[in-house]
Amino acid sequence: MPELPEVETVCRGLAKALAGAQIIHAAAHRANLRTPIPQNLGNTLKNRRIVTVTRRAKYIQIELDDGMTLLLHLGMSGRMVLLQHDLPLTKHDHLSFAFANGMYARFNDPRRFGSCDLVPTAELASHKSLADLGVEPFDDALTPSVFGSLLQGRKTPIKLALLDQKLVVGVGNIYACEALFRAHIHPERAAGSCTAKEVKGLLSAVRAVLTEAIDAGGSSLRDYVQADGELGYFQHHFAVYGREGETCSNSDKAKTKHKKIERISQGGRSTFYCPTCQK
DNA sequence: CCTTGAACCTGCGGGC
DNA sequence: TGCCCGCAGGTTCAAG
Repeated sequence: MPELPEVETVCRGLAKALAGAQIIHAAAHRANLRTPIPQNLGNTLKNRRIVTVTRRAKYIQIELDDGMTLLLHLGMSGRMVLLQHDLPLTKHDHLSFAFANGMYARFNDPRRFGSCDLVPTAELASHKSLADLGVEPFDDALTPSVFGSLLQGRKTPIKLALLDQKLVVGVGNIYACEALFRAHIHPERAAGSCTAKEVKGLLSAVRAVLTEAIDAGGSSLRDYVQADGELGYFQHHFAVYGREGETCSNSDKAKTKHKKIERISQGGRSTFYCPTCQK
């Protein structure tokens, strides 16, 4: 499920609730997620304090006070749940934590596409999962010119280029669709065919849709524990995603007849777009 | 090197 | 009601 905005919101919620907190109990309740869960997880985490909680791409990095970092990925269906009471484990709770400040946390992931690893903090950047990641979308180094050079010469569809975490990280299927809609770019266009003006507009659109989603999540984080304890999931309005057959929101002000939003498959994933707006 | 497709796994909703 | 199908917000690996 989660793309960059959801992961960012989870990180902020965890940081707010758990920065400085001491882990008094941690346990894994199965041997594997997408990758094996470290066998010594419970013993390694016991009595450690959380120093920082940060995000890299769609990964959550929980830095501990002994030079180790707990690296989590939520996959498609992963959630972090914060509790103020030690409730019984529920189905698909794979990791559980108890903290000295009275909080409890659960990593819940029905499909188990998520992952969990313990990494020396000094070696984080070279970890297998992080080493080949591209640039953060909000990194100042990612200028329109740099973005253009990443896309240049690629004949892969621009939608798939946006999903490629080796180029720019954090964008997933929803926000790729939304950004292309906003930039008026057809998802099947060859990545390298975008003009400098289109590249600039697309970068702005990517940043805008991510920012708005983060803000929507942040606004639900007034308290770090929501009613259901879930972090990072919030209602958000999508212009095209999941709206196959609906009338595009731009059709009101359009002079000519507007086609309906279409769904196609690219790289095995659904793409939603407006054939009238996106060229 | 690049691109494509399948694989990993569970749950849900729609059609019959 | 039950069954079967397709679909789901991610990543990785093999094959062309």
